[in-house]
Amino acid sequence: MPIAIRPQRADARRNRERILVAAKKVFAELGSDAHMEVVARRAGVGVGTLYRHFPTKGDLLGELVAAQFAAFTEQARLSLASVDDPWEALAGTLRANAQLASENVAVQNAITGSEVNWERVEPIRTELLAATAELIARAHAAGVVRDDLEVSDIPTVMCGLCSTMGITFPDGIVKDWRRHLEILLDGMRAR
Amino acid sequence: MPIAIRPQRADARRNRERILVAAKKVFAELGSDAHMEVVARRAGVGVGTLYRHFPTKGDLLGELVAAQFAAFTEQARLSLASVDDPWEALAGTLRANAQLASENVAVQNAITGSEVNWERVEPIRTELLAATAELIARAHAAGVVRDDLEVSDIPTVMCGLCSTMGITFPDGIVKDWRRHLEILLDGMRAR
Amino acid sequence: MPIAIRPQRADARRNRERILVAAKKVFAELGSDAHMEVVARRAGVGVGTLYRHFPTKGDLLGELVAAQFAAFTEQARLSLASVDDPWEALAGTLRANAQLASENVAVQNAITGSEVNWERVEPIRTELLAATAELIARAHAAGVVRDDLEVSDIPTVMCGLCSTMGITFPDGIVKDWRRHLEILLDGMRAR
Amino acid sequence: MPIAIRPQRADARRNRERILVAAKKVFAELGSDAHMEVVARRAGVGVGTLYRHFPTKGDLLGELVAAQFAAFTEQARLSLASVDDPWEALAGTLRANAQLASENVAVQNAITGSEVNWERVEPIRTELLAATAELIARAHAAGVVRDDLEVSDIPTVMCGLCSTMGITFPDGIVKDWRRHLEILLDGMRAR
DNA sequence: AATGAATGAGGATTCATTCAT
DNA sequence: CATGAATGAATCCTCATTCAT
Repeated sequence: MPIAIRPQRADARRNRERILVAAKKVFAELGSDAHMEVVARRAGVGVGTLYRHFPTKGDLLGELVAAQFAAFTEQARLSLASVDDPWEALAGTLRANAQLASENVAVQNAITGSEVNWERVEPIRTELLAATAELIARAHAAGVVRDDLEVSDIPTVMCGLCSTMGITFPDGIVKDWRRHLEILLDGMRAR
Repeated sequence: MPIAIRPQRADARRNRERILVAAKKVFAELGSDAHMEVVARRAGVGVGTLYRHFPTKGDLLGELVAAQFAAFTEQARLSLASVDDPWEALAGTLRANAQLASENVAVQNAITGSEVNWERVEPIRTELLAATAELIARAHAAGVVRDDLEVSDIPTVMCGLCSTMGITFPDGIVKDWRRHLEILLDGMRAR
Repeated sequence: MPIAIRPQRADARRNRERILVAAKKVFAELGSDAHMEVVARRAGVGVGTLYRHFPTKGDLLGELVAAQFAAFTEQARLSLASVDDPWEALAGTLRANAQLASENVAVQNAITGSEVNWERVEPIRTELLAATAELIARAHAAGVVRDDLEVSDIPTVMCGLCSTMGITFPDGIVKDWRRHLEILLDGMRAR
Repeated sequence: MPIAIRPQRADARRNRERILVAAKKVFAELGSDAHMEVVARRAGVGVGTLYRHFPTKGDLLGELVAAQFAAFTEQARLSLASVDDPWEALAGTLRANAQLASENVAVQNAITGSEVNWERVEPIRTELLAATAELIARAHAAGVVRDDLEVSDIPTVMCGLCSTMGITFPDGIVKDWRRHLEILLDGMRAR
């Protein structure tokens, strides 16, 4: 009787949401090596519940990364659909996504770490790559980007960009990722 | 005859060297969360010996980072001394240092981690910054780099570059840091 | 129905009790430098459980000491409430508490060691001192103790007494703490 | 050729002396769990040298305890030889020895610990007991001590006294061992 | 389904003691 | 003989994950 199951499902789904929100915050504050127990407490649930939804820390991290990638994808599609200028579509996407990433640095850093369970991320990553490929294809067609630019360069440079967002060097200077991105964009543009 | 002053130290110094070499390899293979015991075993010494030379894992990591920074600095100075063209001096330094970094990815990754004891690194980092500042100053004077380029941009973009060197995305594609660097260089250059 | 509030806690509380009992025994047998792992094994729990209940070895030791002090306090209050003769109230308390201590020598020894976390002990120690102060005050009022006797002398001499309980000199002679105590009592009494 | 051996012996004996002096200080400052390396450094020798003289930490501790016991014995014999009044001979010895002990608390505390190698101490301890027995015998003969006082009570009460010398209770009050001793003496005296 | 207590395999570090120089 | 570098068993504690309630 699927109908009877639903009411419980609602509760469970709410918990899942709360966990995800809490995890985002906790990992943002403490890095991806924050304890699962802290995440659970912040979400207002027991560890057991957390583990029911995400059997592994890697799974939780993967979910967070997947959500991030989904947002990136959405942004890319939005640009594809609404921005005519091929360069602006590409640059605009990267600027917007960098902004998204900067609001969620820990997740980005987790990507570098080896804890993430990529299985869950894979499908959405494929979609993101597809959308990116389209952006790049249009840009190449219009001749607005350097000839040797490849689709795979985008995740690479964005990954590099994001990885510096969370760093505070000993001198306490917070690095300005916006200029870093502008340098990258200028470097990708056709001369 | 200063050599006569430290006769027994020869052995100790050799061990120190062996530990450093082993640590470089081990961290390269297993990441900066490799066990100290593994490092010791690889160096052919007991943990106690390792701890005699580096009282803390952070100290060992710091030493490795410091060595890397020293190599960077040396390269920068070499360029300053031997390369007249301001752009080539800068670009050449970054290319050479990226190459160095790529040969020792783990150390770069450790930098992002919070385990490194920066105390030991600080002085050499200051020197590196000074040499970099000189390179940037010359480039600005010659008008070969973008107007808004700052000294602190160099560690930032290089850090971003290096952070992608160790990543293997699920698709197994190894990212080409050389193109990544060329993009950055083009982005830094004056239009 | 407050009992209904903590249904699962029963198990945890039982474990806590078992740990405390085991710790008492283990420290009695091996001294306060016995391993935490041994305590855990003896209690029939994992180390993790032990650490959940007592985050630090010092905390566990502190708990044991606090329990002992609580028993001392109870005894002192009992004497205050039920024994009219000021000297008998004091002497009786010390005899009873020495007996308690002799049954739990290891805890006494731990007091001398520097491992104990006193935070937890402090409040109960204050209560014990208060009760002792009352015993001393009554004794002074009745003129049954030496004029220069101070409240702080009691913990001092009792501490000295207890510290000899655990000693077995090489000749294997177990010292008779009862005579030791009688000597102390005679020494405290007014001539 | 024993003569040739001597000069080296002198050096060795000097080292031995320096180690003993250093150990006394170090253990007094840091307790009997101070590191052997610290003792060696303080003595101005290498650990190897230290271990040549005292194959074990317990041996070093034992030597220190033996020296202390020797001093106690000397004092007791001095009193036996020069003080006619049986009570004063006993009490004076205990006062003088308590003073000696208070100047070297750590050694006293070590006695309680299980680290001391008693082998070396045994002979001198026997002598101390003999001298003490003589003091007690005279006192009993003169009827100046309680009837039930035994020789073995002396080490016991002195041990208890000494064990409180090093304690600083959380309230920071340093206990006055002199009153503690007077209480003990009054308690031992015949009424 | 939720809870949080229990688990235990590590992991960094210490320190008495040995041994090559 | 002196030295101090090397050793490694021992120790406290952590934290992802499981499981009884």
